[in-house]
Amino acid sequence: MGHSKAEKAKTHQRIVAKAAKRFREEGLEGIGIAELMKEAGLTVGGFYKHFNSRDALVAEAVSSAFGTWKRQVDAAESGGPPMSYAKLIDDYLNEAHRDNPGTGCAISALAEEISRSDKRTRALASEEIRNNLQLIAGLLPGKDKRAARSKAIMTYSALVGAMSLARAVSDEALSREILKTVSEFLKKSAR
Amino acid sequence: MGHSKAEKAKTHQRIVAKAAKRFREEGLEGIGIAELMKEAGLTVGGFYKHFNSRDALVAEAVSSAFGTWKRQVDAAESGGPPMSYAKLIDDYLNEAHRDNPGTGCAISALAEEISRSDKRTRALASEEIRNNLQLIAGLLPGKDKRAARSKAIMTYSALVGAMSLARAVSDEALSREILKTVSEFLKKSAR
DNA sequence: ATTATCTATAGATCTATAGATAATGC
DNA sequence: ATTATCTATAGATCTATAGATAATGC
Repeated sequence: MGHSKAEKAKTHQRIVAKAAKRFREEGLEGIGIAELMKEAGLTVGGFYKHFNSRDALVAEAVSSAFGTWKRQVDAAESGGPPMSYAKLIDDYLNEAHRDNPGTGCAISALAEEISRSDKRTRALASEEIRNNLQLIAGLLPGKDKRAARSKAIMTYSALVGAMSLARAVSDEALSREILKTVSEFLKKSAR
Repeated sequence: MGHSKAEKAKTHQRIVAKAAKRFREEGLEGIGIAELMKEAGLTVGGFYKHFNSRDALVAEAVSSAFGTWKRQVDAAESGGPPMSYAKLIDDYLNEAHRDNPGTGCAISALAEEISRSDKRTRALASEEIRNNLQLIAGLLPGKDKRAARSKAIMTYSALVGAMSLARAVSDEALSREILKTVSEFLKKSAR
């Protein structure tokens, strides 16, 4: 048993990180507290010393899953060339992302469940979507800010929708066709 | 108690129709058998004379929710002018559809849960998506079939993604901006 | 006689809490 | 003394089944 305050904070983050992954994989109600705690190397009884309720964990986990994109972009840029629109598209619309929702975009993994969540969680989603729209708009050339915002909204919608469709179908060829077509279409129309 | 075979068939359809609506509203696990049966004017005990399991109902209800679009298009065309690409976009990307998932597109309401469902349900989704892509492609002008298919995939992705984003955000202005921007963008680029 | 539906409930979860145990930290 | 975690369990679901009841249909 680890009991120090520092260890408790680490444990807390471990639970949140595991939940952020598993919720994206199984849905917000696809995994219970007992199993989550077990995966974090703990037992169910300790849960409520960390969170007031299951919903409190959901909110924290969703919040933690958000910002993934921005962090990835920042990390990539700090060690190399600046992010480009084409690279952003490629990083999103690929089979690895499709097959690993647990580490990917929380919006495409959870949008429908978020839309049924409480206002607090949806406010977090609004913030995330707003941030990502600005991130995309910043990668688009030209000085017309309104045009860039429109294109960013169109791009984000197409990315999220294409990923949803590609994950929903059981036909691998159709799934790949969706990813590839939308990817090429977006990159072509950005030129 | 109604007991005839004809009434049983009607009752069966009533349960499926109610489930198709409620699953789109609450998610595939958001409503239980007892409440569904109650809404259909029945009690929980009769359920298993209609379905082998809850999953069997889910598959039937999802299947029933599919094809909504095609039926609407057929109905609209039978009593008026042929459907146009612009009208299809308007019928999809509006606030009424956003606020009433229970009677709307089953893909945008359930894509994420479907992607976690069994192969049979995902095969149904593949068929639905394939059908809808053909429906959209058929509304696009020009003789280049490959270009029409690409544009149909892009359109369908943008529609589903825009609806997901518009439903996820709590900010009404942002939600409307997403619907309007994608709607205008698609219609403009189809000319 | 068969069967569509009903009431009642068994058995399996799942969230949340109670009380014990073993560390930290004053 | 405080508290982070543990084991155990209460209470609330939810799916599925058992057996009774009241219609249909031969």
